Amino acid sequence: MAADLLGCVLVRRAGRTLLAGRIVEVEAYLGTRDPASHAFRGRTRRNEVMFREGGHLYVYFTYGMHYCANVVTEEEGVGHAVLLRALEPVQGTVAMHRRRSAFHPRVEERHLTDGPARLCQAMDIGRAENGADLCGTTIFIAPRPAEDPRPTIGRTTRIGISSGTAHRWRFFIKGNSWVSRRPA
DNA sequence: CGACCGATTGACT
DNA sequence: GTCAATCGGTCGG
Repeated sequence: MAADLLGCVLVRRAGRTLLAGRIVEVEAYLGTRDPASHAFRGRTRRNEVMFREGGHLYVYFTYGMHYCANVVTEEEGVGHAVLLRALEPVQGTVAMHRRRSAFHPRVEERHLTDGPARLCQAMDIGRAENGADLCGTTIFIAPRPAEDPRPTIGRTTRIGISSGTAHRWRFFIKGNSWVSRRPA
């Protein structure tokens, strides 16, 4: 399930720099039975990756300027994915800050990776990463480090959607300061 | 083809 | 708290 990703570490190899962040906030989007999901109306060119076998990265472009990244989770043809909403920087924070600064002046440290589009900027995830194989070596997800405590998980409705608002499919690590914000 | 709008963000009152 | 930015996807005519 989506909450199982909490505490895992997203690793990104960009050239010589290694970027990594602990996943602290996610949302589940459940395909054709979820009106908030891009997959609700079936498979199209845009959402095609969502319907692939689990283990692929679905990256979409929105609001004319932002990218957001999802982990595809089910078997071929299903269309479920988990949106990565916030990371806690673990490795490569200087490079993350540099990438964020290239887009906006005066990036505060606390806003490095605390949002779905912000983390894509920081982790250098864009159109080229749509469909990436997470079993590869350039972007992948490592299990929760053994020395990390099992996270205490909070749960709310999802953020920024106008349908499917009743479902509490947003999950986050309670007390973690990198969680993006509270739902409306 | 035109209109509408979005799984967001940063700037500003 | 409010609001504009900015453009591809989707849908109606």
